[in-house]
This record gives sequence, C-alpha cells and structure tokens, in this order.
Amino acid sequence: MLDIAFIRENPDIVRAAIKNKNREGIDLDRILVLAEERKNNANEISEINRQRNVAQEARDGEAGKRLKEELKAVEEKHQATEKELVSLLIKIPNIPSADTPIGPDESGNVVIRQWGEKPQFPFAPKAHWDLGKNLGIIDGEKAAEVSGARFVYLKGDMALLEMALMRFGFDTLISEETLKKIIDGAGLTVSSKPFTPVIPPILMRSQVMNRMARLDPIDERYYFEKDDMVFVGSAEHTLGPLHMDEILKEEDLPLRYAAMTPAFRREAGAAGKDTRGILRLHQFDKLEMETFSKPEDGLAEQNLMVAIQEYLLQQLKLPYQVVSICTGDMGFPDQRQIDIETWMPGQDAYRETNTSDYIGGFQARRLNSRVRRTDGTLEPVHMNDATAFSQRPLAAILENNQHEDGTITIPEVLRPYMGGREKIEAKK
RNA sequence: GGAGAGGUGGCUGAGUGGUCGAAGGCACCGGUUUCGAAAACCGGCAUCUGGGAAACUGGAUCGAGGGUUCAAAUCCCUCCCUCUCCGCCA
Repeated sequence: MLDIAFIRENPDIVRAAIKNKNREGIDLDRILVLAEERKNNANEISEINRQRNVAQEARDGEAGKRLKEELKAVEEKHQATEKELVSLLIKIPNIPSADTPIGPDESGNVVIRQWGEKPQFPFAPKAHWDLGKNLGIIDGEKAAEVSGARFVYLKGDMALLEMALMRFGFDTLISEETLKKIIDGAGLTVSSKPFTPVIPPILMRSQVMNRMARLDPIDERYYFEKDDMVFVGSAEHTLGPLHMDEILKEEDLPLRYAAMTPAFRREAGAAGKDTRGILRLHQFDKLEMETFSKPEDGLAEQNLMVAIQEYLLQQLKLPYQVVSICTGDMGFPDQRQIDIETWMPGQDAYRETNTSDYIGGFQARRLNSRVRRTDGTLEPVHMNDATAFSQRPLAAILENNQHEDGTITIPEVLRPYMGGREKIEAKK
C-alpha cells in the first residue's frame, strides 16, 4: 500500500505507475476525494467525542444520548469511507524505481550483464528431465500417479544434491567473512551483517498474506477454507511478517533472515507450460533471503541480494544473465525487480532461477513494521526479498555438467557436502 | 479435541462502572550526594493522531471487533492468542 500523502502530492507519478504496470482502471480522483472525506469525518468524530466527554463530566444524560446518536451516524459514514478507501488503495501497485525499464510485458525486460562461458558439447545435450529420468533420480511418472501433474520425486543423488546446494547456500549467507568478500567484489558499501537462519511456518493466515500484498491472485494460492489459511508460495510470505506491528530500532538494521521451505503454487494459468522436469512444480523447495533496512539503504540492499545470487551461481560455475524486469512484467509490490536467468543447454535457453524484489515500504505500511529514526520519527521499514537457491539450479547443474554417457559432474563447491564424490552416475 | 485460567505501558504487576492513560516495582533519563562509582534520596518517563511556529491543546488507545450505559480496562456477546491439566501425537 502506498502512503496516501504521497499519492496526494504525486498523482502523476502514481498514474504513470498504474499505467506502466498494466493496472489501469483505478480511480485515483475517487481515492483523493475519499481521503479528504476520511479526514473530515475523523475531525468530526473527534469534536463529538470532546462534547461527549463534557457531558459525561456534567452527568448530563440528555446531551449524552443525543451526542451518542450523532456519533453513531458519523462513525458509520467514516467506516464506509475507510473501507472503500482501503479497498481502492490496495489496488494501486508500488512505484517502479527510476532505473526500471518501461515495457508492456516480458519483451521489455533488459539484460544488464552476462557471466560465464556456455559449455560446448560434442553431442546433443539433453534436458534435465531426460538426464534425471535416465539416472533414476527424477521420477515424475510415479509422482503424477500419487499427487498429479507438476509434482516430482527427487531420489538418490538428486535428493542429496539438493541438500548440498541448500547447505552451501546457508553456509554462504551465515558467514560474515564470505559476505564481506561478496560486498568487496561487487564494490558495494553495505553492512556485512550475516543472515539469521530461520525455520518458518509454511501455513499462514490469509489475512496476513494479504497484508504482504501477496494474497492476490488467490487462484495462485492453496487455500484451506476451513481454517482460513494459505500455504506459502515462498518463505518470503512468513519471513516478511516477522516484524509486523513492531517498532524496530534503527541501530538494529539491517535485519537479515534466510529460510528454506517448500513453496506451493497452483500455477493457475500456466497450463501446458513447462510440464516436463522440475522447472514449474506445485511444490518446490527454496532458500529465500528477506531483509529489513533503513529506507535510504533499501536499494543498496537489493544490490547485495543480486551480488549474493551471482556469487552463488559463479561458485557453481553456471553461466547466467542478469535481467532488469520491466514495469509490465514486475511484481505488484515491487519497486525494482532483478531476475537472474541461468543457462540450460539441454533447452538451449536461459531460464529464470533467481529473482529479487525491492519492495520499499510498500508491505511494511500494511504490516505496520516501522523503524524509529534517530530524530524520533517513525517510517515504514524497507524490505527486500530474494531467492538464494530454488530447485531450478539443480536442473541447470544437470544440464551444464552432463556427459555423453549420461553422468553428471558434481560442482566442486558441492562435493564436500556429497561425501567428496565427483560424479552422479546411474545405479548399477 | 475436553476442562480451567488469563491477555493492562519497554518489562513486571495492581486495578470489577465515573475522581483511571491507568498504583507499586524494575529498567531508562536528569539531579543531589561522592575524588569517582555504587547505594540512598529528589524529579522525569506510554503510544498514535488532529490543530499550533512553539508553549500548549483536542481526540483515540488496557488482545481484536461488536453491544449495554449519560459514562467501560472493569458488565455482556463473538473472535484471536497465551498458559495449565487431560487426551492425541513426531
């Protein structure tokens, strides 16, 4: 949710954001009228209450009764205004950052840099679903019988590889030394405070998800009506509300958290897309980063998130490109979205493996997560969320490190987590 | 799931219809004392919000929402949460 004062002062910026993010049809003038009405009603209520307090003091039952009726009428009006205002307000998307490309859809995204050499194969490289099936480490068929489409069993070395990947990610995020190295390497000036590892809930109240501006579209969520709860679509959804209704101390910022959880997505509207392999599942594991920072540090914080993502992929020696997501393709609460696409030779394409969302104070405003500044004022804390690793890099490892005989070379950095082994081979 | 007890300021804890935004204690801030510190003593100290340059001042807030009443932290209803015991369970 945007700050109403900001909307009042910058209607043109807000209008542009609505248009560029393809959210037309929002009546901004109505919002401004309602905001004015709300303020007037609040003042009126305040005045009636003052008179009521006087009447109480005087034990004046007659005046008290009359004022109570008056109050009731104004309060009803006030609540109706408030309700309509908030319902309109939460439809306004966050304002894209100045460096976000303007574009209608993913065709407007801009590749900002590429890293790594695409591997050359003296044979036709296979896609990970074929590699995984042949090695007996990805089983989509049995999963389909048991759970339906878009589920898989990861077995044997694939299961171990995932644990290795996630553990490597965690170890990177909780090491101040490594973070320092990453920060220096990227030429950033941000805190090197390490991430706190968290095991968060993956079921949450729908209301809180709504305060994260992530409930809509509800079709994308697994919703348990009886309990009014939803499955998280990402650990972001329960890490973000970790400080709701709190006032944070400026000196405690940044706060950084990392959590690996299953993520659940209904993939409504993605029918027929990526039906093979592990790129688009209803349930997948993801190691997520979530940070809370001072408003002025929020953008630099996102740059750190991206630097970490790049470091992780570089350590795996996976070629990738960094993409600045344009206005028409970016998330509703995002101020700036940077994706990383990793090269998948079996599909002859870069595929999205990481995303990082700079949210600014957009979620914090509804979550009521604020920071007390040294001058005593309160501001919404700025939030960033970003993928460290999902399961998608596993697909990239399989495809990039494959051999003609179908075996896979395990990335060096993951070997210590896999008993020092160098290769994944078919079980004899 | 069953039974019971609770949710009050940064913490603790009193408060069962008006004099309560809320005693006392702890913590914190300032002062006296001291060479300095501790202790003791004195004073201050919730949050949000409208108006105002400020001094100051109006309003709201005792888990959330609704109700009774001229008046609610206090009475009634609904919901949420926490704790204890039992049941069940990893």
